[in-house]
Amino acid sequence: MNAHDTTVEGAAPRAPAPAPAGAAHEVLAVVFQIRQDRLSVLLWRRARPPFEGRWSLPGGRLGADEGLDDSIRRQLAQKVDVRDLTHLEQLETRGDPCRHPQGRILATAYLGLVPADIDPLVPADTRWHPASDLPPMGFDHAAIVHSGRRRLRAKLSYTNVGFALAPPEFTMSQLSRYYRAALGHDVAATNLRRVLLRRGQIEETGRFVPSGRSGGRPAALFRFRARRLEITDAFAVLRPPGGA
Amino acid sequence: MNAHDTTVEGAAPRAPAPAPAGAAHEVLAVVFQIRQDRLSVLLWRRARPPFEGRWSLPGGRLGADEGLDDSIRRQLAQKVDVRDLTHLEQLETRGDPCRHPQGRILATAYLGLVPADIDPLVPADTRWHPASDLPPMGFDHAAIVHSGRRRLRAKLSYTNVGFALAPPEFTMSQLSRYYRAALGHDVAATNLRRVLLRRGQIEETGRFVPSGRSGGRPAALFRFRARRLEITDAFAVLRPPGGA
DNA sequence: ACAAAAGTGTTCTACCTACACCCATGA
DNA sequence: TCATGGGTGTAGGTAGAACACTTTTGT
Repeated sequence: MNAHDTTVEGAAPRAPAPAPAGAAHEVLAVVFQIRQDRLSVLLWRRARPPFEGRWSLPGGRLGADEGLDDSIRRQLAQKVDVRDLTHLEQLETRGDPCRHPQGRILATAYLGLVPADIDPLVPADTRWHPASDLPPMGFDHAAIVHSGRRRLRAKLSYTNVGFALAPPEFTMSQLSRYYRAALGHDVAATNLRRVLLRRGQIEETGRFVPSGRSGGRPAALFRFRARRLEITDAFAVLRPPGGA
Repeated sequence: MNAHDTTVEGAAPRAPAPAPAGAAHEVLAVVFQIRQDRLSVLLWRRARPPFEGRWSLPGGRLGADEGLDDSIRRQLAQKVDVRDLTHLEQLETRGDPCRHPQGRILATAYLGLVPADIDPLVPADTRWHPASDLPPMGFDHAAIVHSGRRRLRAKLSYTNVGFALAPPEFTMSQLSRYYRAALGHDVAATNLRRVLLRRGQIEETGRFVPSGRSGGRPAALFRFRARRLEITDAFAVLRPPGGA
């Protein structure tokens, strides 16, 4: 404890007594993946009250001697193969005393991303839901999903987070579909290619994908140059078409 | 608790036992103010171990039935007059089990801003320090100050946070000095004026400040149009001079 | 009149969007 | 050879940095 606490709290008669042993703490994750061209979140269906039958974010209690990052990684390893999480970052902590009907539980939420090419085995009571069409959710979890969505959208325009959504190699039209799903508006593959190349986010692999039965020129395969988050443009990009 | 927890943790023998009553939790604040053209943080000098004699962020234990925002506001009211906090937002939560030598204490940090025109009465063991020249600090607090600095810098370019640093009315040369202090590089008053006007962040009050003894044209007084955070440009601005 | 500080006008450049056009392939 | 999808070239727009120039004051 800070040595000042006693001084200060002694001088403030309205300071509430701290809970002697502290508050319960849980970690939650908004795990996104692009599935069938839609941004999807991994949710659990609650089998028991409170909020029985509603959906909630995966996560659980923080271990007694566990770091926050370690904890969410551990808990997700039971839902999603840990090697498949290409990105994980802290989102926000919620501490409203009323957020949980069974007493005071603080929650630290994370944003996790899974690349589009894999399909983690998840338990039966767990499902991917489109982020734009959430089922009825318990607690404040729907609001947390929205925070995650906003964060992802913002970071797509000034960082290389795309690497975490895309498979190791991809064509530009695939990538533009991922961006469309995450951003919620059309992204022209033509310009996306130039923007990401100029910023040094992606590079050509030299390989190509043969055209399908309907013909067409073979598509070049690209990859992201870095596999961890980098801020490539402290500034702007990718506004919705029509300047809206 | 989430109904899934028992299921999942039962299936994971390596899950650490949660602390029965939860972990201790504190709230901290990085409070910035521009003083004499330097970005400064409010710090406490620790009178007792651990980290005796080093400096730390103001804050303290979370009350048993207190929200996180409420808690930091309450605790700051004992350091800084609460009406003077023009902006407050959550920064990050740190939960490394080793961050506190006296046991596991989670900390949720906030970023708070005080406008340049006021001078809150702070206790004797509390001082403003230049953010670019921090004294020896305890715990992980120096790292938290850096997070706050990064956040402030970023938000200055795509939101109207300036309102929280500036007094209610200001001249453009004053404002450009605030921006310079916060961003760490020169900001031309001429262009700043146009950028902020175009974005609708500021407006003229119609009043003027008479020139000083050394002459010069009287300066127009401006104000921010909004007094709470708004994202005025999802994209870019204010890169350092020379394109660096 | 001259220095000082504020404000305006103008140019230059970077970056992005949109769109027309060209290229490589399958049937 | 034509439909299909990928890739290139280019024109137009927007925004901001830099800087010269004008305006308004004090001495």
